[in-house]
Amino acid sequence: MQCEKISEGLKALSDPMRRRILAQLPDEANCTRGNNVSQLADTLGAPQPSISHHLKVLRMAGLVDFRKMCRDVFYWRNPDALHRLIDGMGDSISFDLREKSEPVAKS
Amino acid sequence: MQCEKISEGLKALSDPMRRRILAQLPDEANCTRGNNVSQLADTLGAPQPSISHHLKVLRMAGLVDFRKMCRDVFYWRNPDALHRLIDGMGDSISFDLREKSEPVAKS
DNA sequence: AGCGAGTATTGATGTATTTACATTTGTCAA
DNA sequence: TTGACAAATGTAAATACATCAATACTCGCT
Repeated sequence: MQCEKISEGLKALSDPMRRRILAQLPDEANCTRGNNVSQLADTLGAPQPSISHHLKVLRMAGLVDFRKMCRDVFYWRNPDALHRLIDGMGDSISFDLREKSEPVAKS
Repeated sequence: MQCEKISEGLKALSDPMRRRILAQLPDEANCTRGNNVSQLADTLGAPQPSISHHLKVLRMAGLVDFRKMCRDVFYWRNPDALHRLIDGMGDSISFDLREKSEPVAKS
């Protein structure tokens, strides 16, 4: 994974509102009523253009996918992209971020 | 882990130069000649004040530790903090970032 | 065509961040 | 004490970002 894409992804994730958005999104397409952008804005208590903007950032970073249905647009997370981002970041700093940290063993 | 600390850590990691710095640092204190800040700046081809600044950002984010010895200052990574950051981020978006993504199974 | 709901984009504003350079502080050696 | 080295800090210019308000776009309906 190229350096610039990693930076883009991490920067996208560094914003609290964008993480709140991701927390609300499903891991797969779920184009049911109440999952569209306006509902998301309402749930998060933020203006719709703001949410739309953040979604664009997440989209450009490849962390979410979306589908337009009739008038609504539905977003969901891209789990593979999230995993690849973590792997790419680990690689870029030569560090295994997936490795579970052992609780300190008292000998 | 609190939201703000996660944002700070991710923002710190989102800079390519800071990741290059982290890639050069050991996981434990290694206060031997050639590991000080000036050497780091030389290795990375960047001015010393710039590296010093980036180290400060990493330090404030808790991602590196350091020790001053004589004239030199030696830095190393904080593996626990890196792991906690990933866990905290996963929690904040309700997603298990540690889970290995399965290769697509052809049935 | 005209309207309204749902999204996206634009422009303006204020705030952060990056980078480079100059300066300062602290430490050692002669 | 003087000089040289190591690191951090301060500053200024350029760039990037979040936020908000207003506007434009798209689609389905009548």
